[in-house]
Amino acid sequence: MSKSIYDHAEIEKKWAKKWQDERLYDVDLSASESKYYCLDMFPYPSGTGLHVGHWRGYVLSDFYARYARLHGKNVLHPMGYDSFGLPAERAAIKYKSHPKKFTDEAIENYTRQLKEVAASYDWTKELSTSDPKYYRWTQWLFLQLFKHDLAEKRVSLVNWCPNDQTVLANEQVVNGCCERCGAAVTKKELAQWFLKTTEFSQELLDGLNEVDWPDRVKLLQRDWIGRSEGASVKFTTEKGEVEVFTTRPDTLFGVTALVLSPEHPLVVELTTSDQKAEVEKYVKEVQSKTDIIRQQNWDKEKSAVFTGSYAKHPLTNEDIPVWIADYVLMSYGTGAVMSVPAHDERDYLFAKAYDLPITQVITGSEELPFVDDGKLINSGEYNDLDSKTGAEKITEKLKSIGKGEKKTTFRLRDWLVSRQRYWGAPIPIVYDPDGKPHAVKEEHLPLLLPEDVDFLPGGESPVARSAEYKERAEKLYGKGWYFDTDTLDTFVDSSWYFLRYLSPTDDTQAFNKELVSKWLPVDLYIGGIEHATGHLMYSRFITKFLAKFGYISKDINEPFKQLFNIGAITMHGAKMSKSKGNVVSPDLLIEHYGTDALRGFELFVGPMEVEAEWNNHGMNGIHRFLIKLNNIFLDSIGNYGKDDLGNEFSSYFGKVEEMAKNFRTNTIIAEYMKFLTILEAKKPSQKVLEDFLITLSPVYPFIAEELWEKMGHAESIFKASWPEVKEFKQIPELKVMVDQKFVVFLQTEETDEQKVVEMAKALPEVAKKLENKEIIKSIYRQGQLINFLVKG
RNA sequence: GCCGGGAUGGCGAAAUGGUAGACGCACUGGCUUUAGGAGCCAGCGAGCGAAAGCUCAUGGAGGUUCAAGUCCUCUUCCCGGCACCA
Repeated sequence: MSKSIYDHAEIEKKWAKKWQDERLYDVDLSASESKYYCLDMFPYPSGTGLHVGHWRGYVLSDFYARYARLHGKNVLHPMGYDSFGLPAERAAIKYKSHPKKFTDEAIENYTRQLKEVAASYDWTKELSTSDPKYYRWTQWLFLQLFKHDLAEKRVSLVNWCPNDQTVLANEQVVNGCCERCGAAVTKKELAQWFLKTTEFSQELLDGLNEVDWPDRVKLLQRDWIGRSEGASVKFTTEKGEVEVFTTRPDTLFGVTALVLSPEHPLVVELTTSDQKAEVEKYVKEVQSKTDIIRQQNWDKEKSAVFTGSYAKHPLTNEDIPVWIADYVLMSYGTGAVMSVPAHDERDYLFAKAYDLPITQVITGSEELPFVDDGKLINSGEYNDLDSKTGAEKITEKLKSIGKGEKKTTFRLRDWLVSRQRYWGAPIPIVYDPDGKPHAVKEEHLPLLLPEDVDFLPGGESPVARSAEYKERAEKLYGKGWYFDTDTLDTFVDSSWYFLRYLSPTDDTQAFNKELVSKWLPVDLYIGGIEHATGHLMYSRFITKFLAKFGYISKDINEPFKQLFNIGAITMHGAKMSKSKGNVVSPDLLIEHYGTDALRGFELFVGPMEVEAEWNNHGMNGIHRFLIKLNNIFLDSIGNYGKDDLGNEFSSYFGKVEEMAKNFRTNTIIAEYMKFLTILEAKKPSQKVLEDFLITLSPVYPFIAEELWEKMGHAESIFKASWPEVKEFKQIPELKVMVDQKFVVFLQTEETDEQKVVEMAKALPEVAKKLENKEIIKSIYRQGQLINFLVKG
């Protein structure tokens, strides 16, 4: 045996350099025949660097990039940095440095570590969102939204983190707390920029039907969009009409109160002088409550106050008392509801607490509130109709008298993008001396971040403290003009980066429409589940906006065709993070076992969509495999056998293809091992060894390339073609069972039941089992099994 | 509360309704005069047995089927999402 040591360090050093010198993975975007756009969710370049958890997704996407290349695809596999954001600003405060300096260092370090993954990235496409050459176009994008009236400044109650001193989007509030720092979120009234995502609610919902995404993500987005169908109903008061939205117009005759949100615009007018003091006190109280307190005891009791006014029921003309209560949200529907205590749990609790009448209008179960769909009662001419028909008829009636109509409401909110932070793209808006917002002129883009600032948080953007910024605005636009001092939510930066990868250095346009037509949608997008409702929703919104107004082809309905959510790697049961101190660095593992082994183990540690607990020892199994692989190939080279292993290879190959389709890389790794064990016992031909090597090269690029070269190839294995394997005709193997227990295999091409049964009975193992027994029944499944049921 | 998903050896896990535990880790024994988180060979779900083999076993209880980890009903526990959405 001419065994030679598997020296991973030497092999990997050699090929890393060669691949880089030959620019093996650079892609020609103009040649878009059978394109394949394989994208990682780009990382925030944190100062702490990469750990084995980050690797998992990068190795998986690289598997598919290489796999696609070997299948003859023209692959774009880019990488870049989502480099604006709070951590760099925090670090700058802590170390009295500048976020840019901090970010640049982190990017440099990140790039070095990413290169160790040996992913086949085309580094000529690299971008960073904090680079003025990039954020110039983020600002441009904002201005296009502004131009089409989809960006709007509004005064509204916003989520406010008292610790970070900034506004938070709904998605950044978790259980009433700041997602980032955990402080209890309060409400604050501020003038803020919103992007009108709600204009696209229906399109965002419909688009989910055409993407190949995990069901749970589609479900999350559907819930988030929250479409509900019902009717709007108008109640008349002395101070004007109050419109409500209901999903149950069939219960209209059960209304015993009208309840407004404390923030409803008509509250002040509807409040009678008798009730004024009480109402004002209540409104004040509600405003001071944090979301957590509001949520904590919603099922225990409902607080509410009577306004003193009444409204006319649109059908019965009865007087309905108007109340205000904080269980009615201003931000959903119309900010007012018709209270039907007999058929809604919250209305029921409210009516109980304040002793309001409860009128049952639908037959149903015995306990209040009745939520079943029964027949209408106490509803005048609509009695005896079933719930659904009743709803339709009542809605029609309302429409005919101008008191309502069919209506669909969405839960989705507009996207709040103003942040009172420094390290983000400045909002490219300039105000005239009257405070009216204007777009910053294109020739003034990028609107650069001012340098003369400190980063201490203080409830306003640090940018507001820049003297230079004030001077700049006046210099460019005239006396009294001033820039918006907030920066954009970093989700704006990441909502379009997949377009920029196609022309990252083009300083004449944000993206190249022609290339976008060729390369979008992204064929495979890989990243964590945490972006299910944030980034993925925003990117879809921006894509739909750009398509609608012709910035990109109208045929592009969705940015990401296929999505795969990679499960996190855990250590001691928790996701890896430096603050928890459970981070495993790849460095030592690479030193001991090599990059190939680490790549293999990342894909082997468990099903890719599920979280996996890290275990350094597991690397041993992969390492042994690579040593054995190396030995078997080195023994065979120059000494090839004649066995093509047609049967075995075809079976192996079929499984690998099937598993690759379904992201089952853990079982692919197992198939490699099993096939190697088969090879070990044979004298394999050069052909089967080469085919095998190609099939494992997406996981183990270094050793595959090295052995490929040793087999005499002058050109890289990544320029080879994926094997074409014809279905090997196998003689069917029937399982023969006696009394439900497996006995032996029967190989035969015979399909006639009687003949097969006779053959099976004649097998010595079977005959032994059947001795002295009576066959009651035999079950035959062609190509599968024979089962003899016996007695005695 | 509502909506999803899950529960298989000591561990990570495999199983188009058809031999449960593939593949790997750990462990045990042996080999290699072996710096090693290195390598090689063998064993390894539980119980009974010298062995052949038999019995039990996929959270729990029922059911459908010749046959159930897989399908159905109920149930327990765990994880994720939403959380007064009218």
